[in-house]
Amino acid sequence: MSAHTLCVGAHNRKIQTYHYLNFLIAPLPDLHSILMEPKNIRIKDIAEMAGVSEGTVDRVLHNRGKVSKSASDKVKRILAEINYKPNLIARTLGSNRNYQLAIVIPNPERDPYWKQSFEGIKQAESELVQFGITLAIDYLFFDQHVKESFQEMTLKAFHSKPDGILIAPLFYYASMPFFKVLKESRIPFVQINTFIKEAEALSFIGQDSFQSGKLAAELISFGHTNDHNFGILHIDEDLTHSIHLIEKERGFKSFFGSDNKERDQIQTFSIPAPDQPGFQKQIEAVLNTPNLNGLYVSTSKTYVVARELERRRLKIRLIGYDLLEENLDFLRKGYIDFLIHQNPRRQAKLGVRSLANYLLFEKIPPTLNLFPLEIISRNNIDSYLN
Amino acid sequence: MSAHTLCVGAHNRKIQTYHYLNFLIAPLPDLHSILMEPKNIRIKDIAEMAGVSEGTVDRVLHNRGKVSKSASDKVKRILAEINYKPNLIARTLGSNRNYQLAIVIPNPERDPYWKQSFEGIKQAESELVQFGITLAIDYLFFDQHVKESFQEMTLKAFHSKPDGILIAPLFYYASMPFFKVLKESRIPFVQINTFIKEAEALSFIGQDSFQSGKLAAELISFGHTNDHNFGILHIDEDLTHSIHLIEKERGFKSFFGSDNKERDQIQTFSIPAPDQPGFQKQIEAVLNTPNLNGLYVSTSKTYVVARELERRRLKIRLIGYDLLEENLDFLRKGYIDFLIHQNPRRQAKLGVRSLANYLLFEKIPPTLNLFPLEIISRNNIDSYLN
DNA sequence: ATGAAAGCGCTAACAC
DNA sequence: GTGTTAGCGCTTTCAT
Repeated sequence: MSAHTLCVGAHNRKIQTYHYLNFLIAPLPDLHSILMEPKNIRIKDIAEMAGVSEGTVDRVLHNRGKVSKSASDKVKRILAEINYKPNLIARTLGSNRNYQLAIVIPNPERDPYWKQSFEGIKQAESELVQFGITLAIDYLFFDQHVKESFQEMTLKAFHSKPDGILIAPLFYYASMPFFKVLKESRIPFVQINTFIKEAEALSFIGQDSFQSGKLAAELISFGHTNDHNFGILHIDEDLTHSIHLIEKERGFKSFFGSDNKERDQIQTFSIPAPDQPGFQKQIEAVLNTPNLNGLYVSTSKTYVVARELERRRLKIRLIGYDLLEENLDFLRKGYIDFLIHQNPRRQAKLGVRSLANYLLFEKIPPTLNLFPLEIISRNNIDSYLN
Repeated sequence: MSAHTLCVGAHNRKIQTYHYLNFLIAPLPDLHSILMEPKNIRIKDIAEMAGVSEGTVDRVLHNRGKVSKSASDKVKRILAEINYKPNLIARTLGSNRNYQLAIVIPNPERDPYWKQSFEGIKQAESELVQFGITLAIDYLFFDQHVKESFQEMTLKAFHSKPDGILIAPLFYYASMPFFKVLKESRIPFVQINTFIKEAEALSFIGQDSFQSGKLAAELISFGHTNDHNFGILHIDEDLTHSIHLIEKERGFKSFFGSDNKERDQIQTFSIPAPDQPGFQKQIEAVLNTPNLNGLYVSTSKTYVVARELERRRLKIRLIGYDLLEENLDFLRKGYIDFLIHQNPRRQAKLGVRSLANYLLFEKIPPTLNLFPLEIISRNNIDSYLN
């Protein structure tokens, strides 16, 4: 006589409710009589099994040395057998160590994109504090257009002798010697945003720029049955050291590469920031490209183009990056068709978490943590802003 | 004499490297002399400040009663002043309580979508175990097509007397009495997947179905300059109790609602599962709809349509849900244009985490946790599969 | 090289 | 009502 049979045929609310009440007063069948708790093994247990003290087990676990071969062997064998899982909570409580982190990113005050990264770091920090983990975080902000300021900050970061570093290595060549030094002094670091393979970072967190460009190409040409005449536009960027922008461009072009070459025309433009002399003339020239069907802006400065389109009441496909306030406006108005979300906030948050987990729990993060390429349109934007 | 000035003008790698070495042997400027550690306040400190014992403070913190008004007042005032943040890690270590959870979801063995949910739960569980938190989880799987089996499982869940419940309330009417009982017995529960407002759950985790339908409409018609002749297709679903499918449908239609009524034609179809009699005839009829430009499948069974399209070498816009293996194939081949990702894995994972945080840390989750409506296409799919 | 013991901050049982 | 105290599992220091 199971609940099932009882319920069959009871198809209206009244009767169902009655059933519930029925069960409330009925004796409760104990469905959990056999709980089979595996009772987690503690260091103490291992010590007992090996006939040594807790201290010795701990020394073996952490390779702190000062253990005789025989003792070490005994412990290690047991460890292998039982698949010991340390209680991480007890671990952090026990070791009252404080860790120093250094964060090297562009100044969040000067760029909304990096503002979001900064917020992500703050978020991760307060999360950790909640759990009783206190990291002393040192912020080194550089000017993303001045290589020397980047270099200065890497130096400062290094000299603060941190236990770990989170860095956005926007300057390729200026980064390499820093990474080399970090490697030598065995300071773990996580890189976000810009992927530098040779860095041999503990972890890279960001997106696949090539694929990102390819995705932009798919979106810009989706449903386009006529000619493919598109432009890729870099705004206020020095391409010589920005590998990830070059990658985006490559990806974008690769999408059109294979077939229908005769009908595809992809052009690259590079223009200064809107407050720079020459901007107006150059954006004018770009927008006046004959038969231009769409533009792909390689950074979050997409709104710059949207603004010009609006001013001219011009409608072409426009694809760009990131959920900045300025971009959202134009996305809603229809001047931007799609944004690809790079999620700087989550990148940074995860970066800090990775470092914390590594330092506190010896948990090794994935070498490559590629974020999803999130497509944002007018109708899912709100679901992203939660 | 800052690092900055030293570096200016040093524009090639050699010299940069030299700089680093230079600094390595130079005396290290201590940038962290004033660390200003706020030294987190402990219960012990509060006890001292209030001139009471730790026990009393604890009783006040947790409303355990047995505290004189005067003592309680003193403690409360101090608490308010200093903005006490308990050390959550110490908390879990200290209270060695074990919590019982009950999970009520469709059988993961019979549906790949729910398989992913199940995996999310497992993931959350193992994460928690890692941290020394052991939840005893009770799985109650029901048949998503049989209301009675759902009812049976809710009863079982209730009788296991859990500390919290995670439930996918697929059956609207059958859910209500259960929620009522849960409310009466003050058992907190989190609902995933299907939103039932009246449930008054601790938290709902899922997507905005209406908006999801609207997004599908945007995607299905994007770049379509000609007629809008689209169909919405429910496969193997009993709409009478599936509010969220009805919502999707409403959202989809609402997108076309306002303007250009004369050129838009939106039809609704409902067909049985592919292994049911009548399927072939009915899908045939759907695909033979004159001038059909696209189909929107309301569930993860999108591949069913894609398969039929492939068989007929037919290409129309196809939008559907979720990253099932079957769907991915057709997305890559181009028979599916976009998938909207509902992320069942993350929904479930977060559900368990919410319950755990609530029970262990008294952390109240958001009443409404609406997930982003993730758009998946051929070119970002890999970034989602990581 | 090894073991004993004192914490880490909080909980909960137990005297008074 | 209130204070004291013994844990929770691990780290770390200090004798030995």
